[in-house]
Amino acid sequence: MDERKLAVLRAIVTDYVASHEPVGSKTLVERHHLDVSAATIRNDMASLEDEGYLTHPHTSAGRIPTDKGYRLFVDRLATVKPLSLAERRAISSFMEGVCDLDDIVRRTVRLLAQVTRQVAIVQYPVAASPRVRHVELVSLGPDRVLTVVIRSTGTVEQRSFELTDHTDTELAGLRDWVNSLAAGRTPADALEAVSVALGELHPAERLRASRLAAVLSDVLSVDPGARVMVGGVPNLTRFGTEYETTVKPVLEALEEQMVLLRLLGEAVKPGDDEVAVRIGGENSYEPLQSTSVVARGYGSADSAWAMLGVVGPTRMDYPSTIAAVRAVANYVGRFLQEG
Amino acid sequence: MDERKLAVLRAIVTDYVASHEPVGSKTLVERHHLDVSAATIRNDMASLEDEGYLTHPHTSAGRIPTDKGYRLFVDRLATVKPLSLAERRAISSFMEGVCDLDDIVRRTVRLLAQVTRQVAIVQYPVAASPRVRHVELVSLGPDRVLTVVIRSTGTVEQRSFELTDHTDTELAGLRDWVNSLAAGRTPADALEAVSVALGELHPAERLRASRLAAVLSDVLSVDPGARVMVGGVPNLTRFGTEYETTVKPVLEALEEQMVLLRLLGEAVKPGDDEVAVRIGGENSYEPLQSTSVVARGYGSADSAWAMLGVVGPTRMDYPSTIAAVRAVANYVGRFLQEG
DNA sequence: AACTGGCACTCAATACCCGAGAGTGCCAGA
DNA sequence: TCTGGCACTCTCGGGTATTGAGTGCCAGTT
Repeated sequence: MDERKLAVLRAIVTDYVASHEPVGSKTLVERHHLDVSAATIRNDMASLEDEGYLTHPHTSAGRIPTDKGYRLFVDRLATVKPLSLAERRAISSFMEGVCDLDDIVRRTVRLLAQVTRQVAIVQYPVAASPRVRHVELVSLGPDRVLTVVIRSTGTVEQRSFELTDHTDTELAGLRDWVNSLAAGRTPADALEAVSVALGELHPAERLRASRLAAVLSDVLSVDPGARVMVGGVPNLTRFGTEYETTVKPVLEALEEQMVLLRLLGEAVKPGDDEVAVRIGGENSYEPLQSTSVVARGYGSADSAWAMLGVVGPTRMDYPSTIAAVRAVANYVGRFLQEG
Repeated sequence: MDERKLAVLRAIVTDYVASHEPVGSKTLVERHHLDVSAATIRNDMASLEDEGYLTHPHTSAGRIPTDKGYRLFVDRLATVKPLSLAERRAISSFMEGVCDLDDIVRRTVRLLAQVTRQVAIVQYPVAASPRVRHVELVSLGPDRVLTVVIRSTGTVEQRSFELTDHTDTELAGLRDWVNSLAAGRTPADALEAVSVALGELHPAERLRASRLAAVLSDVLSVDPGARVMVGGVPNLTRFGTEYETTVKPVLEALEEQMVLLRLLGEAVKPGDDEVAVRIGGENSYEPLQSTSVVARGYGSADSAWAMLGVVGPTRMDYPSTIAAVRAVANYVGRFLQEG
């Protein structure tokens, strides 16, 4: 591909992203000091359009990039835009005084939304090989017991169940029994061990213990990473002019955790440390055909790993967004590893 | 106040809510079978406008209700609109297979958003007199300890802190020590007891125990009820025409938990079992001057109590919304009490 | 005193036209 | 291969006319 044609494409993308208006040959030669005439640029534009990188909304309007054009831009033309000092400072001071996991995710999503000025999505970190650390049983009344399961990753899950007329000593016995079986094991192993041990119990005890086993299997089968937090929704108001194509579909997608997880998941591959970009129609989720997703994994393979990213109109500032997503993912990842 | 004038106001409110267009005298007499002429209605309208219940956007446009008009409508004119069978069914089957508190709140917010077709807000239930039930300490590594605080209400809070070179026996000792002081007490009492006991400890132990005490005070000072869940945001897309006055401010408010809590809190008084309605300017939060909040408390004074509600444009269907909020609050309240 | 029909008036919304301007495609010539 | 020139297209903005829903007021009727 011609060197100058690439330069033209780059110029069109940057101009269009900045102005939201179709860009014509004349203004292009003026703004960027391309040392050729407008007519030459017109030829290049026509050729770029033939190849599918550009369109124009109507005859005698400037050109706008297609999804394919953005793709080429992102893959080969985008130069890294370093973050501003203020942004770097915001990122590195964002975790001061953080307390629990919820708080970490909340701050991350806020930070990401702030520096990208887009809608941010952060998946809760999920352990690479989560293990059961401890199971605690607490009496909530004469007939009700609260089960608290603590994972090696620090995530805590709770559920209550009925256990008529239990005593404190029975509860303590149950707790020791279940911990000796489950603690230190992976969820699958723990459930296996419990179900085996259940068979060896005295029938009188078995019935009551099986209640606990059922709850445990219930709790451990939900994937704690299958949750996301969303932030920066008000940033959508910047795109009021693209109500139907951007604001509405994004709001709808945000309501469905599953959609978001799939959206991130099909963009970023586990273990890959690069920022993934999905442009317009590359997203499988129908309503988001005119929005882009910029996402990355964060954390490390050995402790906890998850995804984060932003979603916005295809016409977004990819270099800045990519830089911001990378920086935030890096920072949070490092923060998680240090504890 | 004249009987007919009230009827006119009622007719205008219902028509305007349905059509979103200023309603004129002629169409009004046609649609509602008021047995007087349009001129008479015009007189009534002019008088209602003098008294501040109506405005018109410009001369020679129909009338629209003012905040004061809506207020009168809600207080004296609205007839209860019974829920449809489908709605009743949706409400009573919504909790099937529910597991934990998070799930209850999530389902409630979803349900509320669905039946009102507005943005729904549900506060996490908070105990009337919460007590500390149990404190659990779990080693996360040689230098790190996870504190899990379980409240009598079943809410669980976690936080980790550093405790260099601890042993399992030390942890067990600390756990017994803190539980003997805190368990069964209110947060304030528990913290008081711990700080007193701290002074009586051997100086060598005191330093390490004080780390735990600090974490405990940190955890217990956050109010677990100070959290809300939001849903039905896509319903905002119905109000695309009121972008600046409705969509944008609501999106911004939703981002701030504190704003939402204050919004609900100043509408509904604890213990009151009626649906509270805040119309337009009655809300203290500036940007929401042209939206209304319909809220109610749910739960019971003796177990757990919190607020839920919806926010939408002042031009909303108050009778339906009020009925829906009441029904959902009733149902969830009953559900919580039964366990 | 309350209601009605009639009439003049207002004003947003719609449609329409026209000119300006930005942009294109193409072609002949450097 | 690039350039200048030229005819053509189409949007956008402004101005004007028209429409029509709706009001306010008044004189007349019940």
